Amino acid sequence: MAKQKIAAIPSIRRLPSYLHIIRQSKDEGHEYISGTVIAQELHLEPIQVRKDLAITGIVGKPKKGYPVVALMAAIEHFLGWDEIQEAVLVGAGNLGTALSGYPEFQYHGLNICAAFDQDPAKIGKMIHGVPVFSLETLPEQVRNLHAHIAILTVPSAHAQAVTDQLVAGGISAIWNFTNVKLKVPDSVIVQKEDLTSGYAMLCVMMNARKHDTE
Amino acid sequence: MAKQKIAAIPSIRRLPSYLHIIRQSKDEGHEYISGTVIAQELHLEPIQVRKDLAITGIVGKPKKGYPVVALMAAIEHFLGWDEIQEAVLVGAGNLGTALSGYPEFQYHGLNICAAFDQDPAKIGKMIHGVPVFSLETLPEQVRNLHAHIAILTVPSAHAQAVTDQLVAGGISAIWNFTNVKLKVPDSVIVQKEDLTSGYAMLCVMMNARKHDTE
DNA sequence: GGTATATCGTTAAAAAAATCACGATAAAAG
DNA sequence: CTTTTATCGTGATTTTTTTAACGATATACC
Repeated sequence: MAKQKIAAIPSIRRLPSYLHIIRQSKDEGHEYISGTVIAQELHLEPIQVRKDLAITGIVGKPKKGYPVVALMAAIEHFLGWDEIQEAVLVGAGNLGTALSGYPEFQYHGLNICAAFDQDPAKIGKMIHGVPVFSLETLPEQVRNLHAHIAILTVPSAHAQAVTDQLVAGGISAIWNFTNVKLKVPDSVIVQKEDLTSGYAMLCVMMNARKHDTE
Repeated sequence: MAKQKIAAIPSIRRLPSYLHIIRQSKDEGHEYISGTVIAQELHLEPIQVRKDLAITGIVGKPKKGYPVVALMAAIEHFLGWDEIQEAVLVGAGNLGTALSGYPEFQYHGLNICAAFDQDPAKIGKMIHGVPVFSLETLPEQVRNLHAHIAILTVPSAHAQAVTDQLVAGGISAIWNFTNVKLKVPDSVIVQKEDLTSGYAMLCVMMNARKHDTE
């Protein structure tokens, strides 16, 4: 592999969208894909795509582009998506159910092996093939299942309490879909997903457009 | 209002999280909140918070901070969240249902006035108080309801077809939760929400941590 | 009333990210 | 075989974003 560059955060965030395009290209039978084509597809600059892909260590060929199979492997390896990660879903509401059934996760090495909920009506059932357990068993199950990732989709009011249980169970990382800033030890990684920030962008763009045309 | 600065994209994306903290502070009975306090709460730098808030035109007081009521109003006005926006939800699956029941949207001026789905079992029912209609009526209903925003949560395979219907109905903006890059006229704004990019960040952070401790 | 202090807000500097310029190169075309 | 061409990849440049430095000021305390 070529030398590993230090990775810029915005670059990392773009890699999954590249991967998606590249997979499509492969499925269409292409053997190579150029940065130019990826850029056109996503309305980005070719140079940005090339720079971003460089962090994975991939090397392209002049005039042809990148070999799709190797490129996919390079991105997946860089992201750690070439190894299975066991995850638990905490909160089997609508959002949790949606995530558990999200088909693309299988390409990302994410295996949701158990779900947890407060609702007795859900406990013992399956959602998208994932068994739902009582929240009371959370810490011991996290330990037994060797789950390193927790996907947190409980109501905000319970977020911190559930987090404490996850930490007690030895979780490594929490993908946080609540709007609560979780308090965790330094050893635990938290990635907060904030849908309202995207909505804010949408609103500002709409306002800008409105003022332009006025 | 003080002079409006040009807004940096990352700043806009942080505003909703500030708003959340500020609302909490108000509910606790505080009259003022300082940039320092907001920064501590979110693990940011105070100077960054002050710079971000400046784009809304708010002016703070030395030693006290910003008046919470005025600050909330300034952020909400900057984002256009002080006016009701009618929106339609297209795709009443688990994700769509989760979004339609998201309580925070009411603070953001977002009113989901109708949902659309293919499934005859859902049509005619209500989800979180929102009536579900057949997709066939989409363009005319968008027009009749004066909905400017569409929240797109259909399966990827149908995303472009549905988008064409929305455009035919005269939609202004699409909040796109599918992983499809939509083709729309220049006049239509698209905000793409990509959950996998946050997951990519989580994975890279986990890998970095692993290599550090090895 | 005078002094100490926390915070703001501006201007400047630094860091990060995006973009440009361009030489190198392998494939395709003539 | 030679020329043309599309693309890569590096180093330089520009733009954007973050952070620092610091004077100004209203409040709180003595």
